Amino acid sequence: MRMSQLFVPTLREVPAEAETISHQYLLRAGMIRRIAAGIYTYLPLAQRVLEKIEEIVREEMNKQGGQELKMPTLHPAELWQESSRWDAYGRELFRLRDRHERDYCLGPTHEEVITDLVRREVNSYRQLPLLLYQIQTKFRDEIRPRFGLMRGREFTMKDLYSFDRDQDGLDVSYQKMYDAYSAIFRRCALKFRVVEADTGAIGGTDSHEFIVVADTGEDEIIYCEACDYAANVERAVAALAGEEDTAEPLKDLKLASTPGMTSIDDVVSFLGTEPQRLLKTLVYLAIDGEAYKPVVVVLRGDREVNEIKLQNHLGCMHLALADAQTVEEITQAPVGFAGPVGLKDVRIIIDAEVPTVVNGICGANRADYHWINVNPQRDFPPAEIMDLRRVAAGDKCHFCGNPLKSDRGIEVGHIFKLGTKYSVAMDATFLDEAGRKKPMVMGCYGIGIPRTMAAAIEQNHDENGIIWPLSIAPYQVVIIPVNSKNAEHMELAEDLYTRMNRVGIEVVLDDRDERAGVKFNDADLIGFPLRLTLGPRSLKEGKVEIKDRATGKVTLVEIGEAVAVIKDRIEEMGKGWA
RNA sequence: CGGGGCGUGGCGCAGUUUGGUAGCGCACAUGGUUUGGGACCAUGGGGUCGUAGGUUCAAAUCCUAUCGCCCCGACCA
Repeated sequence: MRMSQLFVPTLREVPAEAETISHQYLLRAGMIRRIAAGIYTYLPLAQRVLEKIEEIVREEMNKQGGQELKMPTLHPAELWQESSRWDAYGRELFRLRDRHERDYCLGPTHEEVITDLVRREVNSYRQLPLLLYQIQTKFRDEIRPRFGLMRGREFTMKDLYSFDRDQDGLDVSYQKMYDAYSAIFRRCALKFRVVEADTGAIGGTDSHEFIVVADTGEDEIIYCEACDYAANVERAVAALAGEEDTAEPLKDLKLASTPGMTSIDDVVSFLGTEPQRLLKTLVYLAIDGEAYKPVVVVLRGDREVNEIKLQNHLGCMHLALADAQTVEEITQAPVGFAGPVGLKDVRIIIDAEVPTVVNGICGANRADYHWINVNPQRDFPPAEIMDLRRVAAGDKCHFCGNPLKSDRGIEVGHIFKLGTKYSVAMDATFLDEAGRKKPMVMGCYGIGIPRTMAAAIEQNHDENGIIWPLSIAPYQVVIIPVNSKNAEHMELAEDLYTRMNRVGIEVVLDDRDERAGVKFNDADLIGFPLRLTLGPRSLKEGKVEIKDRATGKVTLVEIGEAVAVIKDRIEEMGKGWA
């Protein structure tokens, strides 16, 4: 491809709309343009990168026995009503109506459609397992589209759905996808971690997320370097602390005056104690549509509530901290003085760590007073106990006791064991050897393609631009003749360009009549892995320069050997990933 | 939806406080000089100041409404 013909409108300045690196560089390198919030046009360079990622995905899916198909984007409402997700999916679902007033939605995911297909066409255990996938545009009316391609409302996703006869079969399919995903992200040269994850709205039992490590990521992951434990913070568990304190004798419950001390910090400094002695007491509202119920939650003063865990436990659709008025109704005291001692007629859930607190402190449900020497078993009834806390770096690993670490990252892939949720709801069954009718056991496995591209940029860039890993670079090489007015140099460049094309190297010839600086800067911004420079300096000696974008290393080679050297370099760079 | 910010040539911004008839840099076009890390000179084209209504002799500027975009929180690949 000739740079003079390539449609890459690069930008010198950073567009005001972009905050994150990937967003800025995608815009500046002329790869994407926004048409509305979370909706983008992919220009030729981006299209090439996406195709490369898709091809890697396709190869790995096929290798595991996946078969590609294509499904409709427009889904009839009935299908979604059948799985009861027409209501459950909420406002994220793009809904529309046809001229006959029939309801449809734009598919945000395709469990319903694929399950409908498979239930019609598959009847026997002999036809299982079945692994079907699609690489298609999906639509989600995100609450807040963000960070360019990271969270769009229209985006390409690879989704594979597995159908098995039983749980063991599902385990096999799941492992295949786990392996395939690891291979895919390795081939894309991304640094990633696989973590246990919450299943969210999709439902199901086990699930793992593939997280590309990046400071700008929306997800926080917790992991242990001593053992293999790794989980999204939404789900992460840690060992209980506080057991070493238990030697202390129980003291008598006492009321203490704490005027105006409404926060943990206030109480800690006022009473000269430590936050882990406090019993933080919060009132939540479990919301289901119009209905809502208050729930009191207790945990140690130095801990935070993991609302996802709480919500999963309660089984409600939404969760919110109660307003001041509700808090007063329940505790008979202003906000800041709540405690579990003496609370009645309300559901109380305590974190698993709370029972380890000895002679603790909590609000007295009375303005300006706290209880001291509170002992959970003695002073308030044994409520529901569950793991409620949000794990943080430094907490001890539940499995091996080592301190946990945390990282931020971007969720590029997510695999789920769905079980029979959809097959039961939609009656997708088969007959086993004994002629018994059974629901299929399903799994689903997604990869966000544009997000993977964006994540690759977050992880591979410098102050000059993108540094594409070879495997997903839009082109492998750019040839830059320093002086486009020099006919001899241009001829040489043309010759190298032709020969590279002939041996299958993906190459761009920067034949524009621009100054060298402009070409170099565009080359760095776009991020071609290799740059071949033709200029008087080296040509005097019959040589050309080959510069590696990632390392900045420059090597001089004889003109006649340039193509062979580039070819070798590409092969070398490709090794280790394939 | 709650909180914060922003809409002025293609891009980045100034002008808004204190109304007076739109400006700078980059980009673009033409000519010339340049040519190894975003050149220089000259000339030129391009803006209903997000939209609608109002106040006023006069509105980018003041008032009202509305739309869009970005950032922080609840959702997810």
